[in-house]
Amino acid sequence: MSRNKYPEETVQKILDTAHDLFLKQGYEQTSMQSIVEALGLSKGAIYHHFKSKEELLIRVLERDYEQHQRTLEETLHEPGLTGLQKIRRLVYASLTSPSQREQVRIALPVYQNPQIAVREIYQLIEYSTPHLCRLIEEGNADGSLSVQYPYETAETLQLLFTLILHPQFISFTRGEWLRRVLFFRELCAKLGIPVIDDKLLAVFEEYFDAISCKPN
Amino acid sequence: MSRNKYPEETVQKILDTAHDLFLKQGYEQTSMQSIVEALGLSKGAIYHHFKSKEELLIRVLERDYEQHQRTLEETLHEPGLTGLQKIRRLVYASLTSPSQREQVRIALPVYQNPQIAVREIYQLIEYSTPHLCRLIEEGNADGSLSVQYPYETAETLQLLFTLILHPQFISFTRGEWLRRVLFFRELCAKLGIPVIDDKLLAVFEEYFDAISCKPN
DNA sequence: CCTCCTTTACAGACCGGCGGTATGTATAAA
DNA sequence: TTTATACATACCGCCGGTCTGTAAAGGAGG
Repeated sequence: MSRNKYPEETVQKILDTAHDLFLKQGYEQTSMQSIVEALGLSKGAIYHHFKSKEELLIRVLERDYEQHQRTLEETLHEPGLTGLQKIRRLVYASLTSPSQREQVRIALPVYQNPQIAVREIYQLIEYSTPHLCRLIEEGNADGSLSVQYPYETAETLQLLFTLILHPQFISFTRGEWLRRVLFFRELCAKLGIPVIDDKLLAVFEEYFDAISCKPN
Repeated sequence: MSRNKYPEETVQKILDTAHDLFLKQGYEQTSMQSIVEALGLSKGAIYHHFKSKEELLIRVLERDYEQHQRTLEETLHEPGLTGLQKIRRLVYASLTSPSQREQVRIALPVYQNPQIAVREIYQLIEYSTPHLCRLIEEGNADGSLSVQYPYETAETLQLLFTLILHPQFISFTRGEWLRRVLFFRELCAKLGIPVIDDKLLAVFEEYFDAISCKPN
């Protein structure tokens, strides 16, 4: 078979398959050959659309990120919210997003897939942190917040939040995780951003159970 | 040549060479063959002492860590210090250790060497955090500190401190870095551990200049 | 509508280099 | 003299990536 009329579908199929295998087996442990076989296509097909394995990884993560970003921005397009309220919505959306949950569930522990973990953290710092920073500044402007170092605060919270969001990174038991969430709540409050109210706290609990019910 | 009388020296030479190349070129980008050539020995020599490339990496990092740990513990074996004073000494020792500085200077940016970065973070959490946690509890006991979540606080500070210590990770300019240090100081204070006094702040500044004077 | 030609979307053989192994050998120790 | 150790070296399968081949899609001209 040759000369598909809709090559974009092929590209998406390649991205789907690669995404799946990268998260399940790890980036390094997934050979291009194995992607080809799971895909039912040939090596030439992939290398026609992607110039290297690394570009394939980057595109996979980019697509993920864009999707995630889109859902987050949707939750903010409601006028009349204060900066703090918007940040709360952001956290809530991150915790309840099904695709986010799915991804955390199937992803390998970080130390088994360092390439992907590090790239995700960089994407976080590069794209999400400025976004959160802007919300903090909004909050400072509308009076709902009073934060002295908006950017640095945003960066720190993003980082810690990401680590907490992924129980496979540092801790495993429910108790340890809850302690971390409580600590994180206090930390946020001390930094002048009391994001985690009681309602969000309940969502955190529910999140952990949803994530860890089907360990792989 | 065969049957060296002092094989331990060979092991150390292998570790030295691997350490050097891993940091300079990255783990993945360093082939066993290139280590062999830089070493002046043969592939058989390495695989006689190390069962895989990954074990070689682990041993390299372990040796680093043990050395680092030894120098840190030396600085604490002076009786009559409060918990807070011990923590200050720890930070000071980390900042002024020549081997630490050397390592940060020659190391590749994290995103170019994710395997090593992730393993270092894990070692941090596994070994250093409990250590710092104990010091915080000491401080709680002797009255120099009052921290509600000692372990989680230790973990957070370790993580942020490590990121700040490595300017190649997130920021580059001196100004950005100093802002982060100031923010970190406030964060520590708000968490109940005012580690960074004016003297330490000066050491931080000096550290940055020492690190970035010879970029590679 | 048919033909011709270019371009695109793959297929599949092939390549150098990688991590790792198997086997050989010289020497120190017993 | 024997055995165990500390290497050297030839070799292997697989990996990421390239090259070349090929068949179909799409446009241009009649």
